[in-house]
Amino acid sequence: MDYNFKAIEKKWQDKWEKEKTYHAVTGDKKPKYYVLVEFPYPSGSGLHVGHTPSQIAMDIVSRKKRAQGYNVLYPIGFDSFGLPTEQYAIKTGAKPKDITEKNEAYFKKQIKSIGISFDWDRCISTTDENYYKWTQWLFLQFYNHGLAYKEKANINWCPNCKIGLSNEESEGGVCERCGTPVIQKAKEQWMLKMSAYSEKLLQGLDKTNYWENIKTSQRNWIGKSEGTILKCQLNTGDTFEVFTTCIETIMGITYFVFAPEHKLVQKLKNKITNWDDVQNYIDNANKKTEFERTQLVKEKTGVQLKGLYAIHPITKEQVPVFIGDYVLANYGSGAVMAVPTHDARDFDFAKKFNLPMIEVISGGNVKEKAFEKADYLGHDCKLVNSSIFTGLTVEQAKKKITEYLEQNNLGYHTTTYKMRDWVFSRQRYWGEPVPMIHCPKCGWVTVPEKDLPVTLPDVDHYEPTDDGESPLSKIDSFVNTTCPKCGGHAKRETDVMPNWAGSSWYYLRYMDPHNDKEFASMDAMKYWGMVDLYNGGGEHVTRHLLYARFWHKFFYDIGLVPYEEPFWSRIQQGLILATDGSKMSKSRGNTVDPMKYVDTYGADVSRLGQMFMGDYTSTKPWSDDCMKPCQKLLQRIWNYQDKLKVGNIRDDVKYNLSLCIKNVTEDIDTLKFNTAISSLMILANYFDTLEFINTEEYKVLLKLLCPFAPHMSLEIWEQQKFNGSVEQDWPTYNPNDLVQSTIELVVQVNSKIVARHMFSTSASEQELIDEAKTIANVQKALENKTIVKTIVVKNRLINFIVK
RNA sequence: GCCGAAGUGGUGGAAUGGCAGACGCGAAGGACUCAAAAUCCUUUAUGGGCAACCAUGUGUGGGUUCAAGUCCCACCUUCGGCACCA
Repeated sequence: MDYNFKAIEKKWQDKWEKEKTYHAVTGDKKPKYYVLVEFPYPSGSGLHVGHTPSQIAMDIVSRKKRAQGYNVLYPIGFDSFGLPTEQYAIKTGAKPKDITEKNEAYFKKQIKSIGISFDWDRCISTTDENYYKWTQWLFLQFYNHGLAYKEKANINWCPNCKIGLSNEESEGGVCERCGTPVIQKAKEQWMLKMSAYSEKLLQGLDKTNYWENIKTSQRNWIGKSEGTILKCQLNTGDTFEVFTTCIETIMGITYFVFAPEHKLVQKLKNKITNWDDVQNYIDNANKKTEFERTQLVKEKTGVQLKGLYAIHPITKEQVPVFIGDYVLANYGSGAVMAVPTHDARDFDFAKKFNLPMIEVISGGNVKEKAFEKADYLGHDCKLVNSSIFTGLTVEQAKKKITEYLEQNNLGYHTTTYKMRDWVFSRQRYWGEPVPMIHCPKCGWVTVPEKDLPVTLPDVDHYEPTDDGESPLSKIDSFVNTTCPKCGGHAKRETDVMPNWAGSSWYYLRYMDPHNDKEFASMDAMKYWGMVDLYNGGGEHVTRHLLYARFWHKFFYDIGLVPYEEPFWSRIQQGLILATDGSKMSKSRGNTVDPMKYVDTYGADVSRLGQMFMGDYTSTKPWSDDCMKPCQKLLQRIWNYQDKLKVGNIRDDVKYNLSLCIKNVTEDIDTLKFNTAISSLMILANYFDTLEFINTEEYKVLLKLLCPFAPHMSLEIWEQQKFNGSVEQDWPTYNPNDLVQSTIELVVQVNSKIVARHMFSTSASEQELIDEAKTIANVQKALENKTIVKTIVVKNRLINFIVK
């Protein structure tokens, strides 16, 4: 009888929905396990290959953990605010809210048709007023603790989307969403003071179990560096600071370079004799994006600030000062000391402007190229031409010079971080309104808690305005309000929050999704604790992960959450490529719709097929060829019903069965779903050789199969009227059953295989050696030779080294 | 340029330093069939040989080791990430 997946899968899915089979009860006595998969953005085109493999993989983990007796929380929701919906709304005239509802319903239907065991009772949506009420409330906590502030900043501006972008969103100098080159624009923005958490975000990584490469990417983004602040003076008496990680090169300074935006440049306008040239250079630099300034322009540019010179802090000599756009205003102090002999960028600049060079660290050929810290650190290089510091090693000099500077109040040791504050404003419609009111008398006032949420007004037009203000700014009924403090006339903030806001705390809401008093109760958070397993895409490894950790750490500091880090482990699914191995994209027309396979083969086959394509965590091409063999496997397992006999596990079946239990259990734990399926195939191949299968043997196979193909496993279990549940009591094995009495070992002479032979597994090393020497081929190879060494590797080989 | 990951048959991919290619796909041959599909059986890394067998083989070149796909060094290629970070 063929397996009718259409009817059977529907039957079980309906049952799960009606009975809330996979609802996780908070407070249950069983040990908890929290599996989190990144919630999708509900686009109009439905689930894609970026969603389904991870949901299936984590479903397998969840189902297995439940069978092992855990109280598993495996929730899903929707990260629904976002530009595509808004743009679709503008194009079609439909309301973003309606579009979102429709898309979410479509996603839910698709996810349910794959048989993912989500707890649908906990389904959330970031656009739900009951959700973003708390997103807004959490923002107010940042504000109340001085971590949200408004500042006029040169922000990345997309002239097409008419939206400010965070540094992270304008990767490569183009708008992440539309690809338009990003320009600079000054704008008042809400900022979150993420830089205040640099060190905590760095330290906290030690309290997690993330993959090491994920930790590395977090560390790189935070970008801690130890160095020295050097206090310097200009001939005008003005002081400035520079940051350096190479204070040992201080005696090699031949000029200083300021960022074009450096405050002193404007302040000393009147003292600069070539101001026209300088102004011209600044204007050009402002036109360039950070991208162009820092990468496209390989050749160094700059202008000397004539009329100004700096005084070397130690030698007190006069040193020229430049502005150059290779110096960034927002890193370090916006000015650098230039040592052309020991920094490649300074070297290029000095060559171009014909500036002097002083070698201060020996060992390189500084006439040809800069001898940089990567070249000299750790090589015991000594200082030269460095006055009282000459002769010290670099390591000694770092210490001595810093001490000297500190004693003479010329500088101090410090730590800087690359990570900047987070631009938290967007001038759009489809986002959480920032819950702030500006009163002419009281200044910025928070919206009182009782008035939350500040809801988005129901309007007909969402177009961004040409002046860069939010669309909300044109809606008078939204803007005009009264000041909560003085009752006078006031105006609402019209910026909305970035897409990242809702996703920065959603894992907390899952723990207590219907709470209307708090964002989540302390009891629920204490019960569920850290997310045990967090699966997501590689593209979110730095940004989203840092944002969520930042929020969480702040919440911990103000006593809102009971533990320091949100996620215990973070794993990453491999990128799915098109069938030809190229990148999948709509523009190339090579996308694959995973739902097509659910229709053709059913959920169970499609689940197996997607997991069988290759290593879960590696990048790999989509392969249609994986569906057929998985369909075959299920059909075979289904057909075993025709050769069942009531009976226990036979002794001679135990080995193969135990091996499969071991492999499948371990492979699910280590995310090796492809080899877990191989193991099931191997067991099926073995079952094919048996004349009949005992019911207890079959039940083990069904239990192992169940996380991968739940519908069919449940159906067979029910049809056969087996006792208990296929979803409980995960099979275990006795390690003794994996020990065989004999095993084939390889016998080598000088590491070349000369024989394969069955040996007793209980034999001692000497017995193995003695027996090996009796084998004809071995004797032949040993003839007239002297054995100098014998290597025995348990259960593997015997190797005779001869002369 | 820097950082990270990877490179294995015709193909997707397996291999705690210990028999390279598990499990599949594809292909070839066979069984069943009037025929086909489905299913089942056999073969399938490459070169040589009728064969037993021999030689070669995990991107390239070195090295460590009794033994290297795996460890070390250098390089090449591909894919990700970062962007003059002082």
